[in-house]
Amino acid sequence: MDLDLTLACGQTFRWRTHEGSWIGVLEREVVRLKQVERKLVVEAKPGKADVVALVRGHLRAQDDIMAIQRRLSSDEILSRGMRDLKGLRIVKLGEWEAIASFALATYANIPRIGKMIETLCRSYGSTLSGGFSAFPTQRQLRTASVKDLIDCGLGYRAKYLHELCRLLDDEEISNLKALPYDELRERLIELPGVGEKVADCAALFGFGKLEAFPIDVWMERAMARLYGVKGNYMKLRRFASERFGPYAGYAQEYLYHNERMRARSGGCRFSEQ
DNA sequence: GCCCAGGAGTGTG
DNA sequence: CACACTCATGGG
Repeated sequence: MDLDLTLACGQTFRWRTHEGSWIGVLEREVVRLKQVERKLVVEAKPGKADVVALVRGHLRAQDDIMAIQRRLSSDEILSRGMRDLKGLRIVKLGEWEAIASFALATYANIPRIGKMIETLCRSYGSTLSGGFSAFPTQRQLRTASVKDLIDCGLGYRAKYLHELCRLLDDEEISNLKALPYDELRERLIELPGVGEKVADCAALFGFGKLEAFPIDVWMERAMARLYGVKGNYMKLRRFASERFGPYAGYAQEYLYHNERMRARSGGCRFSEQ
């Protein structure tokens, strides 16, 4: 497992590097993670919470990653694309945090998404030790007006979050957690500010549905370039489902990061000429 | 200054 | 169904 690869790349927006380790918040715990050789060192303030269990859950330690990678390696193209990404893991976020975060993630780049979310956490989330903040609950966000949320830098996304935190109480989230992927997806898409792509991100990163296959502009490029597949969301999703099966979500992460890395290194070479 | 970003909603042909 | 347009803004 590679922490840098896993935490720095757009499935989660709250982790920050500091002096060679990663600091973030899981539920209401401030956690520091550091990779030492093949071990993962977890630091947190002593307390009641089982922080190691939180970390294991967040990094999906229960996944049989070898079996998943073996299954996906049967695809020649993907096998090559994931060669340098073996340490990448899909993370498990809180359901509400995932829905809210990816509803804010539309038409914005990753640094900006992180900034929006950080501002929200500091403004409306519970204060934790060391000046960190928890992700705000729906109840906490209900105290914010649309203008308040605009002032957090959300732009046109403010009205969506304003509605979402009222629509999704804990009971509704609990109901959603009980649904299989297809039904969950349909229900999520009914929410304001949640289309196909945001629904798939929430399903994959928030509800742990590994068969979900979110498609953004990077994934469109990757699938056109590597597989020659173009078309609407439904067509691309069907292709992925048939090709990658129950682990399409992992395939998506490998393709997504591969495409972004390629764009970055390509840009460097170009500017050197 | 310019381009684009882990899109969605709405209206039109 | 397929497009076209708008939304609001900051990072690179």
